[in-house]
Amino acid sequence: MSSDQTPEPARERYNPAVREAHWQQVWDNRSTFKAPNVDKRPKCYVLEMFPYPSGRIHMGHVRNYAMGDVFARYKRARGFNVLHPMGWDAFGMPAENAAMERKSHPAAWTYANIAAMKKQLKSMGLSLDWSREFATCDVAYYHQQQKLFLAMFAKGLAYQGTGRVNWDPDDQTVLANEQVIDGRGWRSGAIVEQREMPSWYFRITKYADELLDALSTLDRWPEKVRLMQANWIGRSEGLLMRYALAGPALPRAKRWSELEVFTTRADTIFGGSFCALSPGHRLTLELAKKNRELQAFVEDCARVGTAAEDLAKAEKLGFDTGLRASHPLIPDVTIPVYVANFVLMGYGTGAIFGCPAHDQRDYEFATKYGLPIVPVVVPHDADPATYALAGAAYDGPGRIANSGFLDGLSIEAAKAEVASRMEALKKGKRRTMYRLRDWGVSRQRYWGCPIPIIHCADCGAVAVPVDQLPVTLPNDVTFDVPGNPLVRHPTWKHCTCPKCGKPATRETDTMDTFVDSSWYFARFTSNTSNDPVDAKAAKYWLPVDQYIGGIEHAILHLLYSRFFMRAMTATKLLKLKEPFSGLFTQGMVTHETYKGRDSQWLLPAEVRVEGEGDHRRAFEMATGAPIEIGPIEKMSKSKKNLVDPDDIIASFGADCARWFVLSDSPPERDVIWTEAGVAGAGRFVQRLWRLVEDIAVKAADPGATRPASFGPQATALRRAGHKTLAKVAASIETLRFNVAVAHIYEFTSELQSAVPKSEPGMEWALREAIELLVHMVGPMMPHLAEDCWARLGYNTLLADQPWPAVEQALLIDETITIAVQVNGKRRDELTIARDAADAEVEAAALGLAAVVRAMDGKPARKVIVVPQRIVNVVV
RNA sequence: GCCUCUGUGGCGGAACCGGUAGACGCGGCAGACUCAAAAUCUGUUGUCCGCAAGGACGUGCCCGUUCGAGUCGGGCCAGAGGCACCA
Repeated sequence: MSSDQTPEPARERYNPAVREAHWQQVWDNRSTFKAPNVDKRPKCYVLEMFPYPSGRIHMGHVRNYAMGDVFARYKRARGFNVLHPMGWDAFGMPAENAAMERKSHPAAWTYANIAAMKKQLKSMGLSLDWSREFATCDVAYYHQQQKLFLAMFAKGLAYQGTGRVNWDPDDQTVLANEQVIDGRGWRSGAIVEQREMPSWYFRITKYADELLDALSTLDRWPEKVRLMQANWIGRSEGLLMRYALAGPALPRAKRWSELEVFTTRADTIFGGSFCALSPGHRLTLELAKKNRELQAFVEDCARVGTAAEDLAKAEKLGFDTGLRASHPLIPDVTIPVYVANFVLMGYGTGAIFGCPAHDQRDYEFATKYGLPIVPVVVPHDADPATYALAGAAYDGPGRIANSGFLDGLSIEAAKAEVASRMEALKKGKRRTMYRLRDWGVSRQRYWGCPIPIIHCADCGAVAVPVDQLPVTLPNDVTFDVPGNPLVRHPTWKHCTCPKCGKPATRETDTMDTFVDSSWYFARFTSNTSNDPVDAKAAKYWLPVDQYIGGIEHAILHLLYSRFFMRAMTATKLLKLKEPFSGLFTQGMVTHETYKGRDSQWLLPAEVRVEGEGDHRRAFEMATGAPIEIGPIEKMSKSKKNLVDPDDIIASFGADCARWFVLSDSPPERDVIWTEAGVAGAGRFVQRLWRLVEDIAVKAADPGATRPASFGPQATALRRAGHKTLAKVAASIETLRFNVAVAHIYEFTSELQSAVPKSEPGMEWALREAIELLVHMVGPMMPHLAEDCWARLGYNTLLADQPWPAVEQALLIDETITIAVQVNGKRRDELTIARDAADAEVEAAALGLAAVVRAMDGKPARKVIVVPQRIVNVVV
């Protein structure tokens, strides 16, 4: 600052509260972000996972939508026709819970929440095409979903089957797996039962191979998510084979004469010392009819909950059926047949052969019941004659031993040999098994999409004719008693069979809400179509180019959506395999926690923090009482470590909130919300605004003629500007927003220090620089950027301006500074012409005083010159 | 148990293909402005030795490859996440 400057008048601070509302109105009025379905520009579909309308947005939403918005605005500036829609994942249990607790109707509760959250989202200044908005509970949406269901039903992709479900006996309903916590219903706390009951399924297993194999084509997905999906699908190659059964207890019917088991370790059959049936196996149930003890054992097994930890710790228990099994390849040997609690009904055939030496579970079981443990795979470095197990099963590599004709073979060769022989004998066949199960979509709930099926005593499950769709939810329902209101509604379920006209009943199950979210992104392309999707619009917009959301959906939602696109392709509704060509999973927003008296959690807004570092102390504002500062955790209602986006937007502005959540951490990692960080972002808002005002006075007019030449400082500013522009663009393209922010900060400082400088071309360079800066900030702080744009003398919208072009020549410096090392240690640096010859660089490097000193009089043995990078002198 | 990821100043984090480690932000320290404060601006800030010039050390630990390693390879340690009686 020059000392002769007269004191500046107090400046007006930038007022986000007023300005942000203004620009939101302007964008709205001009339909700036409306995306046409027919357009010459290349398309870009940017989507964030749509929210559940809980009533209020949280900081996780702010972070998610801020990221998507930066990308969408940037792509728009880059000349793309950008589709950036928003909607509501609106069916689900919370609305019914609210109905039970406060006697409101789920629809009223949901739509009120949507209105409130929409207002909040609007205050964020997102570049959304609101004309495409819908909620999945809109009749118009679930009408189309019912058509989809029927198309899948007709193709055999939706079917009714029986299967085990999680049944909450208090709430009288099925729960999703994720709603069962430690074996108890998350709401009622009742111990969840496993029940066999009719349920609707989607045949996702039909696509198991395809869903697995296509993962390799998703090169813009995080590796982590692809791995999780691959594990979930869980393909394993093995052998189905049949043991002959014998024994006095064996039922007479021919179907019980053989036991089919599945194994991935056919090489170890000679080590098999028992067979085991699942408690749910049909043979077990058949045997239990005549065996009370077995009956009791089966019941005991069923009582052990589904909680994963319980299972892992549970003791291996078995019940000897008295039957004997013999393997067709092993003459004269029979092994006992047990029912064992660790054999799953849902995988393979529900029966196994146990090889204790090479499977830890079997090892524990055999130890408990005194069964033989014979090693048949010997590690390569061990002697087969003396090899013994070290107190646990061995599942590593080795050679086959103690196995007759398999001895000496490798594991792989032995597997192949056994498979071939079993196939030749017609006693076995190679088979690929999957962990993936068909998707059970029935929910005994009111607030969901009704399954459009009519049950007729004569005709069975009959599709509701398309002209009778939609099957709408009745409004006059009660929630005063547990259970499904659709079942007890006096009239709703009663109807006539569309086939025979006799009295029939409607299906009262509704669909899992994950069905709703499996195709909503396709509906956004044509949200008023009379078909689920308009084929042309879907073809133009899909797949989603960039999808952004939380890692918690890595499997369920993302796998279901991949299945749905294949199902919709099979039913000729569209033609697409993969819904999301680019996926990004962002981290959570965290905050430290505060615990007051009586271990009550306190909101950050109720707490005052003093001091720094280790001396930080927190006090409850209302009482002044000291409070314990707890660990940093994901913002959650239970820990009350929540910061309300409304409060932040009201006091700092949406731009500040967006800037902060983008700036502090890499987007895939968790970001810690700190008051200091937000204040820092707020300072930058004001600083940028002051800078624009300063430069607006001093810089050249908009559109001024470019000077013929620039002084060195003006050139340096121009170089910095264009380099930053290139780096910011590259960072946004790769969603590295924190890096983009850092480059912008750095350039802002350079620009700020250039303002007082006076030089040929500086006024023009200043205008160019500030405009570049405003463009770069635009996607992140769109309101402030519009104001800056206007302040710089434009009456257009920045949102309509193209992204500035990088002047390539400015990215290349004439002189560069490179490091000079002696024996790999940096000793000095060298500033030299960019195109200097290696010999010239070497000579200059060897002449540096620090280099001479470090060489200590010794001759250079070797000098490595990496052009424009580094010089390393080896002595 | 299996699979995956992550480890860099006081803190969040940068670092293209192996080439000046610590950009940028937060915090700290010093200064300017002010009667004072706020706001703002400037400088400084990895550790150790040194008045300084300068030097030594430094990206979880150990080993290796290389003229050169935060980056590549091998072996550990720690933390986070996913799956979990899946035969």
